[in-house]
Amino acid sequence: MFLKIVYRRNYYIYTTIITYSMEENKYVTIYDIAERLNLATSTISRALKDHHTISEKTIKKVKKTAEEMGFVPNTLAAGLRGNKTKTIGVLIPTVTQPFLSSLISGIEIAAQKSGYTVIIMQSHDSSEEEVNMAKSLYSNRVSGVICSLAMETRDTSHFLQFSNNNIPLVFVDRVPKDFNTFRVVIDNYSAGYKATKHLIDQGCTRIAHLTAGSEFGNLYNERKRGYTEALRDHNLPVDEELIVNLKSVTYEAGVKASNKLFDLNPIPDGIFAPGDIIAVSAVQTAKKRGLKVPEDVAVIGFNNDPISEIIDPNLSTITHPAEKMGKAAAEIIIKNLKSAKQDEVKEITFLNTEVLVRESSARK
Amino acid sequence: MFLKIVYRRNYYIYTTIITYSMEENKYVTIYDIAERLNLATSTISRALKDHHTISEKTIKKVKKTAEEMGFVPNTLAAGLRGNKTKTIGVLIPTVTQPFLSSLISGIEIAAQKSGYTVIIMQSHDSSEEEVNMAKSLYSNRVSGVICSLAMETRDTSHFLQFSNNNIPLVFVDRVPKDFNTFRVVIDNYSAGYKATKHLIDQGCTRIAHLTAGSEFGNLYNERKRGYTEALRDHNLPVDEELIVNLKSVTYEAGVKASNKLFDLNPIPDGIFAPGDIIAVSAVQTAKKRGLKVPEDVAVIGFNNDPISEIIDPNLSTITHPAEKMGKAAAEIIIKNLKSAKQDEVKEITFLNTEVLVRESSARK
DNA sequence: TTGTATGCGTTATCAG
DNA sequence: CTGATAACGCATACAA
Repeated sequence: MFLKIVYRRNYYIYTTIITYSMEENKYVTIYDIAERLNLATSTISRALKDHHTISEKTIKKVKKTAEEMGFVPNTLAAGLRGNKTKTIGVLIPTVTQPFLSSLISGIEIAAQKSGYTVIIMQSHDSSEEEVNMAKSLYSNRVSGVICSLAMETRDTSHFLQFSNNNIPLVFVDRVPKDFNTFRVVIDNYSAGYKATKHLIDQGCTRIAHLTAGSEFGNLYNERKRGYTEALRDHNLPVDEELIVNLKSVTYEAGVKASNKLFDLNPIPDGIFAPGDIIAVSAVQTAKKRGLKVPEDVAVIGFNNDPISEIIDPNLSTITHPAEKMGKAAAEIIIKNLKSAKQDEVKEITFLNTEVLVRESSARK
Repeated sequence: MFLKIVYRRNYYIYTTIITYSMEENKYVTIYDIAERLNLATSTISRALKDHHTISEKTIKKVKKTAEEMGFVPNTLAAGLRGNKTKTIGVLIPTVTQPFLSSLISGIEIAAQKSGYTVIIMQSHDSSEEEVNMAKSLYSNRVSGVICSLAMETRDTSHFLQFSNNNIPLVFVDRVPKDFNTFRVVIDNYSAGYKATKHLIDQGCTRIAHLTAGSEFGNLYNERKRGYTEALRDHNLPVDEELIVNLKSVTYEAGVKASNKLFDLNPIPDGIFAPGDIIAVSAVQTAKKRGLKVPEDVAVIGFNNDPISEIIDPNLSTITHPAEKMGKAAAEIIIKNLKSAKQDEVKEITFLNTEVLVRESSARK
């Protein structure tokens, strides 16, 4: 047993060397390693990061000891000190929607590759919660934020705290109308156009459209615009009674709207739904009423959710590159974190969609 | 313009009062508030927390100014200082599985009620990732951890860092065999028994069982044990050729296993699948082979996933109180964080399951 | 009721 | 190549 001197903060303590014990109910710090190796904390810190000014030998020794002692860096301290956390905050309506879980998956893949941690928060489509979680992300000093807006959100001023502080902010899919920041979206207009055109190509002439959302979110409006343009381009009338607005994007709302359509005379011979759950509700309502899909009514959905392959008949749909969008969003953040100043012109990334033809719309 | 003295750390700075500007590209701290109000930082800190030693008037003034200046507490600093972060780490295989997204939902509800933040990490059923993310959670100094093990995980020593440091750890659903900590589970044995008995009650006498998982995870084994016990109790033989082991819980694996069963002569007249995706694959495989469900073969799944209501015929299943389990898990953590020392006897919380009879098994 | 001083664990800067 | 020291923002023991 011998004595050694350990420097810690601005005073010295004399202490005896003890064997490190696994029982120790305490976090191991770089002080502990420094003490053990008779080195300065700064040396430890640098060695652990493979700093070039530290000798190979020391690096090896420090790493070995750190491992032995069960050292795990305190990201709070590092974050506080360096004012950066290598954390990406993700603020989305819910994780239960297949599109959004795929989005997360993509974000995580890109984040992990660059050593970033992802923290996910759900707004449950409530503006109030969204405001709180945005504050919480800010409070946690995330390096960047990826967000898909809550359905009810109109005022987006709670995102100013990020842009005002140079924290990269990327909106995905449900993006605000007028916020000068990055956005990753699909071309909803052309997707709506493609879906409608596909039904027209199948011989449908009386095509209904279920739509949703407030005037604020332009996502559904864009799909609707694609729908009406496609009709016009093919000399089909735009019949207001064939356009039904849903209050929410749920199965129940879809059933209600479908019944409304099937009560018409004549019924529509094609339905373009802006989501697979809605499309599924339309298919099942049709079947329940003795209508044949696609013979009596062809149906196409949106998103390519897992259920689209389960339902009988299999659902035609529009593929949405969710995972790619997630990757793209994360990469924008990481890239902009590296370059000191952010791009003045905020880029908009458009990703491709495709018509995926399955049984529910294959009439020929 | 007049001068004031601001105390900061152990030196004093003379500064002029300037109007707070929204353009300021900087985080607002309690120092800034202190400076503005000519108060000590400690007073600000306490006022923001409604400390009883601070006067009503000061509290009001401080809060108002904080609001005006756009102050958001730095959780990193608070966490570092207080050695607690009010954060619950959730480590699960994936967020895309309906059971797990419901679990998250429950965790979030309970966490939010007590002012906790939830951080979610996905192991993607890989042990290696699980080890890394566990370290990352530890590194982030989470207050507690909720985990559902990756399918491949056998060695659970990476969770010792939590239990050794008095960080409450709750395993949910996929729990390890021999780790002395909290666990929230359903009674898989009795659920398996109930499911099998239900098929027997429908008149099935040749009941097959699809099972999965390694010997390590006892979840599927327990369901299987319930299955065999139910058969025995009703004087039905346990036929090894009717028990098929899946490599993974995927649709494809389910199709393969189902085909194996339908190649038998005679085919089974009932199938108990340990998950709805597997059950769906069995139903669809049966239909594809011209078999009628439930007349030729009755099927019951597990979990009550959304697809169980989409497929035709609707799937009978076992309800799994996922959200409740999440809430329970989060509450255990919060409770144990409050009481200084953790319960010596780690509690096991069992939650109820029920047979949900739908078309796929209703023969009478 | 408010103020002073210091540490939490890390890293960057400067000095050997 | 290594060491000493300050600072990040907050909370708390102690002082007044």
